[in-house]
Amino acid sequence: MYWLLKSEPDEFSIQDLESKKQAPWDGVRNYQARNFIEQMTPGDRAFFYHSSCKSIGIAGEMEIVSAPYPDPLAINPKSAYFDKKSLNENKWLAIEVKHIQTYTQVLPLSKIKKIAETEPKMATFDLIKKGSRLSVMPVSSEQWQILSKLLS
DNA sequence: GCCAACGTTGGC
DNA sequence: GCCAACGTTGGC
Repeated sequence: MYWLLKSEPDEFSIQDLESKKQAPWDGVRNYQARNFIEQMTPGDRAFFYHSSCKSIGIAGEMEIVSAPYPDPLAINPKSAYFDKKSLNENKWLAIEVKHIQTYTQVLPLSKIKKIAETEPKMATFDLIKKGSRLSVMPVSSEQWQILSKLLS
């Protein structure tokens, strides 16, 4: 399957992932996003999306390299992502991701929205739906292909 | 920094 | 179970 994962580059960027090669994708604290993580399997591909920054858009590509596992940050009192309600039963999930590619240029959100105006297969993309704040979302294979073509 | 849209919480 | 209040996300 294909996915899109959002991160604020100030916190964690595609460049950070590139230098680390591999890293956990953790700290997701939204049920809908969690439920998507639950469906991930090793070998899945994902776009790395930069949000809340100067250059908003798809910045690179990565691969899911682990099965979902309980997010250790949720039960770590020192973590900013600590959730004391998870101490009894950790309900949050993380996965391990591997860097595949950093695009030479970020594919801007504005361009993705433009494409959606003429490409009906893009209309269902959660990313461009008004008010969508989902940080983990599926990408259909058609959508993946359309977007990949615009990247290098 | 603003604010619209959404999710969560908690009183009733 | 409703819904107001609050907190958060994220584009602009």
